[in-house]
Amino acid sequence: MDNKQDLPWDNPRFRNWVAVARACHAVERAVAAALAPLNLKPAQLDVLMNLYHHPGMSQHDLARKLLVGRSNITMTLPQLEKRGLVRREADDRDKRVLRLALTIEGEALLMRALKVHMALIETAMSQSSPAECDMVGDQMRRVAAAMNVD
Amino acid sequence: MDNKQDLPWDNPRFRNWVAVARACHAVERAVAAALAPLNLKPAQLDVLMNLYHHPGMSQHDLARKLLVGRSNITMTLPQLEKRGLVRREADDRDKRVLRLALTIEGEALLMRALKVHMALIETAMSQSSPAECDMVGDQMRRVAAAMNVD
DNA sequence: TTGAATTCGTTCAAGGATGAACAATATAGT
DNA sequence: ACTATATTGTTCATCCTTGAACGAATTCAA
Repeated sequence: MDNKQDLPWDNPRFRNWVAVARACHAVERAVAAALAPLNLKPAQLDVLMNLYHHPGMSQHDLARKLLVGRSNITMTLPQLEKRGLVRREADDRDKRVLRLALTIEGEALLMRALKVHMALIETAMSQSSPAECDMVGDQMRRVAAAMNVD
Repeated sequence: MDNKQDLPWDNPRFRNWVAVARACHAVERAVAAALAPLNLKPAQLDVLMNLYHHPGMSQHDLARKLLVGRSNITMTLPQLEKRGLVRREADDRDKRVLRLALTIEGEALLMRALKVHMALIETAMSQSSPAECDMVGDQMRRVAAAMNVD
C-alpha cells in the first residue's frame, strides 16, 4: 500500500487545487493589507457586503452565508455596531432574532472599501480573458455546491 | 462620485473572484474536518507537504512558501517536532539556520493525510473536465504571480 | 580588521476564530 | 394546554496567527 505511484502531486486535480488555495491565500493577504488604512479586516468587509445585499438578515443567516460559526458573528458585529456601521434591531415576530442592516456610514465605508478591493481583484485577474474568468467562476460555484454550500 | 453604476457586483472579475474565495473557504473547512481524526490541521499538513518536497528547507524558506510570517513557523514546528513528525538540525555553514526534514513517522502520517485530502479534492473538482481543471490551475498560478508570489 | 547593515529564528502581547454549553424563545406533538 | 424538541444569540476557554522587538550570526564596505 501507499506506493508512490498515485501521489497527489501526480494528480492534476490536486495540483490545480493547490494553485487555487495558494492564489486565494495570497490575495486574502493583499486585501488585508490594502484594507488596513480603512481600519477594516477582510472578514468585516464580507459582513458589510452581505448586509448590503440582504438587509434584514438574521445573524444566523449571515453566519451561514459567510461559512462561519454563529459565535463568530456575535464577536464581530458589536465592533461594527460601535463604529456606527451596522444596526441591530429586534424582530417583533420572533424575539430571538436580530435583524441586521447597514447604516448610512456603513454603506459609505463599504463603497470606499469596495473600490480598494475591486482594484486589487482587477490586477489579480487582469491577465485572464473574460471567457476564462467566467469559466473559473462557474467552476468554483460548482465546487462550492459540491461542498454543500448554498 | 460613488454612483452605483460601477458596483463591483456588476464586474465579472469581481463576481468570479468572490466565487473563488467562497469555494476556497468551503474546501478549507471541509479539509479541516476530514483531517481532525488524524489530529492534523490544514496548516500542519501544508508544512508536511512542503518538507516532503523540499527536505533541508530553512524555516525562512518554509515561511515564504506558505505565505506566512516566520513567527508562525516558530510556533508551529515544535508541535510537529514533539510528535516526532519533523526533524530540525542546525546547519554547519550558517549557525543561524535550522534545516528541516520529515521523519519516517512524519512521512507516514503525511501519506495517510494526503489520501484523505486528495479524496476531498477529487469530489470537489470532479465535476470539471480535465481541460477546465487545468485552465483553472493556470489562471490561479497567474494570479499568484501577479501577487508577487514565487 | 572593524563597524554597519542584513538575515535567521525566537519571544511576546494582542486579536481572531472555533465549538461546546447555556438561557431565552418558538414550534410541534399529543 | 403542556411537554418535548429545535432554534437564536451569547459566553467562555482554547488554539492560531500576526507583527514588532530582540539576540545571535553573517555579510558587506571601507
